[in-house]
Amino acid sequence: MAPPGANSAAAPARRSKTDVVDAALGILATQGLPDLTMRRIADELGVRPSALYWHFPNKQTLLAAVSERILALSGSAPDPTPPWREGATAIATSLQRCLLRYRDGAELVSSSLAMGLIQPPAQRQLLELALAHRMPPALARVASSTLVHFVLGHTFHVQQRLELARVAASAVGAPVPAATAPEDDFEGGVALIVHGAESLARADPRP
Amino acid sequence: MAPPGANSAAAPARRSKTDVVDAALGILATQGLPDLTMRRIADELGVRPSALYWHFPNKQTLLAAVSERILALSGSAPDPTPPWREGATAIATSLQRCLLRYRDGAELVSSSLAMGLIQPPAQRQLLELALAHRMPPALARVASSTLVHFVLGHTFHVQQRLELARVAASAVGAPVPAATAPEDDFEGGVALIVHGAESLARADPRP
DNA sequence: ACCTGAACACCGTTCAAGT
DNA sequence: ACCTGAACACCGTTCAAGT
Repeated sequence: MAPPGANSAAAPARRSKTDVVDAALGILATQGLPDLTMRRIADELGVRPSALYWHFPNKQTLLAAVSERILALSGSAPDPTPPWREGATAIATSLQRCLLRYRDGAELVSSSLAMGLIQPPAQRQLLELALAHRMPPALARVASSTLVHFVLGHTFHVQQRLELARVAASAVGAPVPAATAPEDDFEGGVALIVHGAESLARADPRP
Repeated sequence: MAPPGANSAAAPARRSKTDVVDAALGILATQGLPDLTMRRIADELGVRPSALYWHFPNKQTLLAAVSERILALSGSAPDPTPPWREGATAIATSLQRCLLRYRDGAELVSSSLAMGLIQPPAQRQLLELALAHRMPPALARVASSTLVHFVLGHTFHVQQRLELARVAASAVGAPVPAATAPEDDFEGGVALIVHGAESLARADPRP
């Protein structure tokens, strides 16, 4: 009766990798990274923890899949090629927005990246942009990776303060600060790195 | 008979906070951060895990004490005030050397820092150096924190690759790569940030 | 193909009680 | 002041077995 892919009432529901990642993202958004355990993901899916190991070999690769979904909306460089300064800033900002969309997003992505389970986000776009502006390749590489690490590190820091504020607020019974204030030195740090690369490139132009 | 502070043969040995941190550093150096558990530290000291909670309220503060010891040798700015470029580079390099002295040093320090349990290392020295060179305060702040985060992030990355190489090597039975190669873009990244700050300061000099 | 059931080998932490 | 003993409430992971 039921067409393939639809669940009849009799057959038990079956989960796909996508469903598992969805459940994990839901827990991440509402509970945060410390509560993102295999057992809670299983609960959310109405399944036993061991079932998850049919979909993923271990927790690390599951979290890497979650990281990739968080980064999926990271904007690519627009066409036609924008100026270095504007383009690099836009890429950095877009990356930060992705990370801020989920609680502890930067920490999660950083650790997946550190374990070599995902590619450095936005780095390819930055590299291409830099090379399009005839930046020396070695400098382009350094500038891209420095910028990406700055965004990750800074956003991690911002989100960690947000978590601390959260526990402090909940201890007093106060409402949690919902939105992330633009805060502070994000723009300054990005500008520093972008400008530094530009200036060094001028001092040592490509033949 | 025994003078105060010495252990007679009859009285059981007693541990100080310092002893606990020493034991933790030993485990960190030989086993790495994932094996730095309360139970293993207790074993190392010949004590039950619960005993550690007399010295420290929880694991996080114990690890923060370990972080502070790792950073204790971080060099301060020499006298007389060196040029910005050389001074900032020296501070960054000295910080990196401290972090590299213990396995997973950068990760440990980063997480203590993220939880707000230690002060950002080397930041005060960098700030003072920048201000001594009449850099605008806002720029000096951004430059200092960007540089510190770069060193932490980069060293974290280097050490993580070292750990991955370690497991790969031990899986094959090969000897582990003992020393850390200077590797790669550390100098480049530091130069980029230091130069960027210098260049921006020239463009917007302090009155 | 997808999941259960049951177990294994761990964690951090608390707390009354000992000396 | 410093530590033991025993417990509590968790973890990630494995693996035979079910459907």
